[in-house]
Amino acid sequence: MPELPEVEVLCRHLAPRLCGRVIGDVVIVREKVVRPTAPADLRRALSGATITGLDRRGKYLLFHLDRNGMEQCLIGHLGMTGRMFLQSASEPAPKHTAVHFELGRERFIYRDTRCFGRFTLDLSGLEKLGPEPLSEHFRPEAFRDALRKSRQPVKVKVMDQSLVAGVGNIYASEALHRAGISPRAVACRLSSAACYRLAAAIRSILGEAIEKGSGMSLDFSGDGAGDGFFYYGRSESPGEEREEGFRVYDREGEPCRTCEKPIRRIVQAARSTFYCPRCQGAGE
DNA sequence: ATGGCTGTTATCCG
DNA sequence: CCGGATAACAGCCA
Repeated sequence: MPELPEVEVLCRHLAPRLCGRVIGDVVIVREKVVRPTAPADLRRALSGATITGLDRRGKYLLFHLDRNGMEQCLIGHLGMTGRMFLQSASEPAPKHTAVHFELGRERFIYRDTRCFGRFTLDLSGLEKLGPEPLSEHFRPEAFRDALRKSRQPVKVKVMDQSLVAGVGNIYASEALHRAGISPRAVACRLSSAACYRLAAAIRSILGEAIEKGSGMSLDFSGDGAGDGFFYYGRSESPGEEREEGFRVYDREGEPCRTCEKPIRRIVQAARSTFYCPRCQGAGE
């Protein structure tokens, strides 16, 4: 569930369940997710610590800890297939659990089938992050100036975490569609107006996704393809209206919801991009 | 069933 | 510095 909205919804879900609780035994199953922190160090830092708060920054989850007055921060990143959730301590940890720890009669699970994620005391990942798109720190003028410096396709720049934090492959396509900008447009050649439209579209797309995700009952432990897209996930009330879903992402060949033209798929920086050839400009 | 795809990012090249 | 390619990995799908 990796992009900003998913992490935000997860953060809101976990915060009231974790805050104030004391961490018991810590088990690190997949050591590579703890890199570059030594697993023994992580265990030592967590065991007996109180979780005092939870935060999100970009796609990172921040766990604020207090151990005998010593404050520390643990960060988690879900990579592509990470999941974090609570279960009963009497159940065995599920397959692909990377790290788990006890919280009284519950157990916190971080599961990650591909182990692209991280669970670490190393905060260096945060330093490279650009502004939070939903905060005042995200300034359209600065965003435009950053785009002007690059000759890469704008889609690739929107996913650049140092430019704006938290936008991944799905919402990059969605935001460009909303802004009416071709994903192949060269970043430095966009007009100021286009950059501002894009900044606004990023904000609104992410904000709406959070809203949508917060309103659903979710299965945070869910597995399998498509489950990470929580707003699509199962767990909708039975029967009734189907969610509208994405405007372009994963809709190759299907009609654009605005103009009916078939959505196209291209590959940029080795990732799929989806766009409408009519709504998003004839070409570059 | 075999090969191509997948939500991320660090790193290595030219 | 910039930008492209690849690797890390397991599972799903056609």
